[in-house]
Amino acid sequence: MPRSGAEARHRLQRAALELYLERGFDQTTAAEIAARAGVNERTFFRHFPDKREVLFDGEADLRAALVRAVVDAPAGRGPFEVLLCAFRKSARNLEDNRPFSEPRWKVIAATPALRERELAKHALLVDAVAEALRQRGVGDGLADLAARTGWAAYQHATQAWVDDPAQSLDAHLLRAFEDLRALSATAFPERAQAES
Amino acid sequence: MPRSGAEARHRLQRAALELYLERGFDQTTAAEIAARAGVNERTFFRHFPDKREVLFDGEADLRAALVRAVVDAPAGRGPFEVLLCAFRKSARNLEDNRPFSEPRWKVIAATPALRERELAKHALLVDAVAEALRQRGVGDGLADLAARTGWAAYQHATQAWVDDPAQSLDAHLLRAFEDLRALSATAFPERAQAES
DNA sequence: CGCATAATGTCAGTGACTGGCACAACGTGA
DNA sequence: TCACGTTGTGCCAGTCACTGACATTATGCG
Repeated sequence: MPRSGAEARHRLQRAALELYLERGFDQTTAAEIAARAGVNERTFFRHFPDKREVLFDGEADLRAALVRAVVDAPAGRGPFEVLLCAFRKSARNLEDNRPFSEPRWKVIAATPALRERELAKHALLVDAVAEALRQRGVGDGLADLAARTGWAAYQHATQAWVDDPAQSLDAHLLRAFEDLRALSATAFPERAQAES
Repeated sequence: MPRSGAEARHRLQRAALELYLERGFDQTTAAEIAARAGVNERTFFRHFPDKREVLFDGEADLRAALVRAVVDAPAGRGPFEVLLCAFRKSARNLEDNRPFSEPRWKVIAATPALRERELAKHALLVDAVAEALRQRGVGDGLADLAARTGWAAYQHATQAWVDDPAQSLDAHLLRAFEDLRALSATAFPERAQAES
């Protein structure tokens, strides 16, 4: 019954997350996921290229949203201001959907193979953000540098938030960019010519 | 002939790199690698946990070297100055060993699965660098932030170097940290409170 | 030379993933 | 209403990464 296609896909995602939580990623077979979703194992691999990808379906949307946030950010601001703007917007969605996406984080954090895949997705994200910055007129080299370092600060903030949920993610984010500015203020590459 | 163990290991690494270059990573089976190395397929998986890991054997040494460079950096300098110092030292080794490690880069760049693994190794590296900074007395939060963003700048520099080998990696590195400082100088989180 | 030990060979098995082919459930137009 | 192309699916065989268990061989040592 090829009713909708999207239905089976969604059932597979739910089933996979459930099983990854119950038995762990490595102890879950694709056949088990398919069985719980009520479809054939082959159907699973028709919807997702592999066992990991089933947890990263929303990644493209997140990337698109972030790119849009960067492009739509108010004009006349520096790259970091633009990124902070976009990240804060993204962080708001993150905080709102926390109860929904927290089990997903748990599974990913507990599974090396899934963390690898997550890092790969983040690399795509950084590239997309850099491209968005270029679209705003930021120079080639600066766009890449800003995207990479800005994302690093964002990742630091989210990690700090997980470790200390007492403060809001937004607060952690602001502090991260403040701290980054303070750190950079003390770096003088010229003087470092006389290295150790 | 279990002669040395390390010999077979080295032959496996050479054979793997050769085959990955000739046929591509996905078109190379573990059995083929083992055959070219003159050992059994099972022996391959005794030396390396999987097909990807065979290319990342030196990663632990690189990490150790970087940590040592951070710990041994001259006292009385800010985190970014320390990192720049350590990265420049690491970059020198990178430039010297370029002809040897370039084929490895080619294979990794051409294979998504290998890039994923590389990103995972980099994450370990960042954690180790952050720990080294903490050992120098840098505060918990700042150490992580500095390690992440500093590494991001380093990665940007290496990429810029690959795209433009006319300038030295060292020059790219210095420019990256200069640019990062300039970028940060224009970021004022307080004003960003009034977001888009 | 006998013996413990470490490295390897051999074999069977699980599970991720793929290609090919047949079949069923739609939508569409005649 | 019926042929028909499209799409999603089931089924099957096959490759290959990786693993556990056990037998075998080389190596160093007394």
